[in-house]
Order: sequence, then structure tokens, then C-alpha cells
Amino acid sequence: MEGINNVNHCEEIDETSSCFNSLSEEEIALIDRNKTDIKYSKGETIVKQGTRATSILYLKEGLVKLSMNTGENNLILNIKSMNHFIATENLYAVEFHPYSVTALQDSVVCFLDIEDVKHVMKLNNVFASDIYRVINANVVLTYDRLFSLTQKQLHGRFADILLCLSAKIFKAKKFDLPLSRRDLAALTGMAPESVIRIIKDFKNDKLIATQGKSIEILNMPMLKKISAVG
Amino acid sequence: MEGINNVNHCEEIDETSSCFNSLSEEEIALIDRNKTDIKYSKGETIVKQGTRATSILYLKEGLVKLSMNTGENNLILNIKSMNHFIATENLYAVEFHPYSVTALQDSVVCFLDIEDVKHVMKLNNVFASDIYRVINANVVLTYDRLFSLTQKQLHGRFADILLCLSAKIFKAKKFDLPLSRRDLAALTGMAPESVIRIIKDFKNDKLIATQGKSIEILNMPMLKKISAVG
DNA sequence: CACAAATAATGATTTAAATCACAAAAGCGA
DNA sequence: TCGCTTTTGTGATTTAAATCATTATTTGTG
Repeated sequence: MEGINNVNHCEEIDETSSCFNSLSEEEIALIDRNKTDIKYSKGETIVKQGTRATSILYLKEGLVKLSMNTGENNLILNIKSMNHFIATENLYAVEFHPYSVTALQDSVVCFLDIEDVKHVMKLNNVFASDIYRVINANVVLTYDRLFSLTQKQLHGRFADILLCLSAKIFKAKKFDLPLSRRDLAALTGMAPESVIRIIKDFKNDKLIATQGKSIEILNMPMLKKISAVG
Repeated sequence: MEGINNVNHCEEIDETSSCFNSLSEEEIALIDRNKTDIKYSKGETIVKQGTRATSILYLKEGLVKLSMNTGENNLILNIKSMNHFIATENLYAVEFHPYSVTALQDSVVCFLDIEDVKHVMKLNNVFASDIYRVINANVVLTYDRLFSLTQKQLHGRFADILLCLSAKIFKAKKFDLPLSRRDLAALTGMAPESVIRIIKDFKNDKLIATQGKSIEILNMPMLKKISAVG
């Protein structure tokens, strides 16, 4: 019965992009024409929510968060690690950036011209398919998040995030997490105090171990159970 | 200052598909080859979450809900009206349906073979772009929903849903809503009793009027204010 | 039509989680 | 290094919203 109605697809879906492999010399030249690589320091804003989208972003190096804000409210939609596309929804349909992008670590971001990318997508079907694979994977993971954040309670939500970070971002049971308690709260839709309490609980129950910014998952099966139960 | 950091894109984003307009005779024939139109009665399950995806769906007629379930928990991800694609994430990357699709009204659904659709997308760039416009529009609206459901409280969430239904699904201030209180609860991530109380509040405040399944928005500016305040 | 079943409505009670208030620790620039 | 700000941590209190309990009202069906 395990896995029935599973609504946490982090492990099975990988949206790491190897899109560029399929490109010919000329196609790479087309994309490179208006490409700019920019270095960002930890904490810097890469894209501000509400600004006009002229580029799609490819994260070459580092780690970023995508977040939506209005006044008091702050939600982290997603964390993206290196070799992932960002702001792909701006390829079609969306004129303004619906979220902000902020560097969590020193990062290198390629700004690719939307029209150039679209042009190469028309020339190269494999490239196009790869891009859409990334977009569609992201759709399903966003549905999972919508379910997790609205239907599960604090412990389930936090288990979900830990599992996703481990499986999708860091691909390891132990990792340095450059997120403050406040960030973790914005990522799981809870108060920072609740994050602290849950980490404490998980440590007491030997599900995780932490020292400084390092987190290690000690009891993966139990975390998955907590994720499943909600 | 109005509209700054607006995170409710329902009004500006329309994902109604006119995709098929761009197709040639032969391309239509290719898609039609394995196409089947099926009629569903109100309440019938069209797609069951977890089943293998072999088709993408196009809703020709009617109204459906997309929902995710695990045991007790039930979340309606989205409502789709006629002339919209459904299950587009299965085009690439996703092998199983992450959600169930259920008819809210008598509906006609075209089942299109995934490989056929992909094939025509490769032949016809305009068709492909149209599909991706639909997918990307949906991504942004899902982000909006994620924000709404996690950051706003009951009244704000309910205002959001009313505004979206009015702007996107029914394109009118007055409409018949074939959703039970339970459905509305699953759509707004709250308890059915809360839905009832909020409808009562909104009626008392002359924001909406209802009779039977009919809802009329009386005070759109105030609803938008409630949506914005959260 | 009549009766069962489902849905809607309402008030009382409980509870999960936020907020508040404050203390300890860690960064960090001068 | 010192002092200052930010982050982290903890317990007490409040609160938004769920749950529970019960009654109306539909709705569908033999």
C-alpha cells in the first residue's frame, strides 16, 4: 500500500537541465549572442517581482530562492540549484516576473534573451522538449507543494521540505542549508518559531541532526511516514 | 499604488486555447487519428489520480475540477471550463496523472494521444507555442493560488476564488456555480462550515448575492480589496 | 408523492499554530 | 575587541479556524 496516492514527487522528478547538450554550434551561437553571465553575492536580488521580463534565467552556479511578497506576507515558492532554468514561465504568456529571485549563495546567472531561446526552440525540437520537460516537472512539483502546504500540518510540511531538499537540491542525506529560520518558515508557510520547535522535535526524535547550518537526515523512512501522514 | 505587487493574475491571464486554429488539414488528421470524444455526466470521474497517463485531455464542453486526494485530505487544484487543455503536464516529464479530473457539469472530453500531440507540436511551431502559452499561464496562476492559500486568511482566500471564477471561468459577475460547499472548501483549503460562514458574511456586507447555485458579485472593488488585504 | 440521503446552516467547543515577550547566541562592522 | 544588530531559542498567551453536535433544507429516487 506504500506509495499509493503519493503526492510527493520530489524523488522521481528531476528537472536538472541538460538542455544545452542538444544544441549545434550555430544554435549555441544564436543563444550566446545576447547572453550575459552575471555574478551575484549571497543575499543579492537577481530579479524583482513585478518587473518586466526580458530574459529567462539559467542558474549556472550557486543556489537561489524564488519568492512572492506583498507587504507582510512572504512565500518562498521554490529553491533552485545550479544547472536549472528559472523564470521559464516568461517564455510565453507572462510579461512580468511573478516572483523575485534572490541568491542564497554566491551564484552565476545566465540571462538568456527570450526571443533567442524561442527561436532556437523552433529550430531544435530536442532542445524544446527538454525545456518543456523542465517546465512540466515544475508544474507537478508545484501541485505537490500546494497540497503539502494546504493539507498537511507543520510536521508533515517540514518533513516534505527536508525530503525535497535532500532528494532534489542536494542529492545527499547531509547538506549545508544556507537558509535562515525565517526562510524555512517562508518555505513551509509557517512562523519562524514553529520551524524552531519542529527542528527541536525532529532532533529529539533522532530524525535529523544539525550543527550550525548543516542538516543530516538520520531516519529517512520515518520522515517519509510523517510526510505521508501529514 | 493599486496593483503594486499584485499576486492575483486571474484577470490578465487567459489560458483559453485557440490552439487548433493554427493546424493544417493534415495536422488535424494526425491528431484525430487516435482521438476519442467521450461524454461524461455530472459527477463522473474522467481521470483517476495515480493512473498512467496515455492521453492529454481537451475539454470541449462542460466544466471539470482537478483534485488531489490522500485519504481524508482533498484539494481542488483548479477548475477548467470548456476549450481548455487538461493534463498538459503529462506531455513531458510526468508518467502518471498527479490529480483526478471529475465532471462538475455534463462534459465532453477529447482524449488526444500524447505522442500524436507531440508530433504535431514538432511539425507546427505556432501550435506548440500555443500549448506552452497555456501551460505557462497555468504555472503563474498556480503560484498565485499557492500564495493565496498559504498567506491569506479565509475571507481573502474566498474573495480570490470568487474573483477568479468570475474573471476566468464564467467571464461574468453573475454565474451558476455547480460546486457544493464541500467543493468550495476543497478549493479554498478550508472547512465547509467556514465557507458557509464566509458566504453569510459576504452576503451581509452586500458583497455578493446568492440564490440557489447562482452567485452574483455586487461589490467588485471591495472584493478586490479583501483579496489584496488578505 | 414520500422517504432516505446528502447538503447546508448554525452555535458551542476545541485546538493547532500564530503571536507576543523576552533571553541567549551569533554575526559583524568600526 | 567592543558594542550593535540580527538570528535563534523558549515559554506564555491569544486567536483563527477546525471540529463537533445538532437542526434545517435540499435533492434524488423507488
